[in-house]
Amino acid sequence: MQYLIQENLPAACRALPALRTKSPWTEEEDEILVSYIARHGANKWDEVARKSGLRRGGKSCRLRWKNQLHPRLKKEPFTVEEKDYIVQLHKHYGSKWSLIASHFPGRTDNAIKNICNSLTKRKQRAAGKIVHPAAPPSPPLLVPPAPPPETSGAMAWRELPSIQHMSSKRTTNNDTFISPSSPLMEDEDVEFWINSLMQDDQMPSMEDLLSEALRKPVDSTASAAELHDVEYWNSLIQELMDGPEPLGQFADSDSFAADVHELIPGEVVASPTTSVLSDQLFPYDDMDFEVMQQNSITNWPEGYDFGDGELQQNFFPMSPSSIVDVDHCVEMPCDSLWAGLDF
DNA sequence: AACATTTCCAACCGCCCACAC
DNA sequence: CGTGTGGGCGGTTGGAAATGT
Repeated sequence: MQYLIQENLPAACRALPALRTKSPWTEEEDEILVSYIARHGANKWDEVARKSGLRRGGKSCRLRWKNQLHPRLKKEPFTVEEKDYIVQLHKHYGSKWSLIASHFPGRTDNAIKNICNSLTKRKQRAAGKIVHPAAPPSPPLLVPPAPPPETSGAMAWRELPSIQHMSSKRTTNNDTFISPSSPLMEDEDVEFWINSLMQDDQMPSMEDLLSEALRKPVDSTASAAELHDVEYWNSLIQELMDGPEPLGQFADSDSFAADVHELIPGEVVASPTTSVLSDQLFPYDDMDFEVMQQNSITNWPEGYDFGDGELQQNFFPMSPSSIVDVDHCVEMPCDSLWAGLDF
């Protein structure tokens, strides 16, 4: 067999466009590679390339094994649930393909990237090729988006380190955190941000979910002000927690239930709206708290505690009156925290 | 049926980092 | 500390397959 092997060509030849042809792997090459790895293991890829007799570079061998030949690879087409979860994770992590792929055992970063790119392009075409200008990145999430039901990634994502910093939106001039209700964020940004969080799903309202869970209408006498009051929702959630039936039974949103189970001990379910709230309520992660601790900031926002060397998040009460600029170690008032949230 | 265009994804590139020496 | 090597990562590309005309 004769192949045009880029890796074996002099750099000057590789630079010639006419010679830069890709050569697909043949079955025979695959057999040689699999056989070699079975005998010698999958490491030292340059050695694999040299000693196996393959006229391929080490990198090429590694990629072929990792992306196509590894026995643990899932070859089935991506399910709708997987695709949805990929989109969620991409919104959360950005182009961290290997990180996203780690949520999908048996899937490769390359496959995830291809799927995501094609979904993105399809979405752009469907939207008439209109791309959101300067779309705000995801806010700092307390937890990654919950995996879809029946997805093996359900176990994987909990083991990942927190990288909320990567998605935290900070201004370029003063490095403060921006909440969606912050005056530093434009109204349309707030709307887009909330819509992004809500995604494209027909999510039931918190009111509906709670009502269903309680098997009774949410207090019809509640005023509009009360319906926007954290204490009101706290009392309802507390009622759920104290109720006669485990709330998980009522979940019609498994993914969100998983989110909430991370936040609240016990069998609790709430609506996606609470997810928006929780992002507002817990705009910090462990690393932020490390910085705050190192700088001797002890006046934690209400609802937070730092005990036993770990960030403790108290879900009740959940009404911080301030946010902290961890970069400058100053506490900032946050009167408008709830403004702009339409729930 | 034939050709053109679009979509998809395997394969590759170039950069980067960790580590050994 | 500088250098070389191995390997991982995200971005890009080539070409086969699918779809449209």
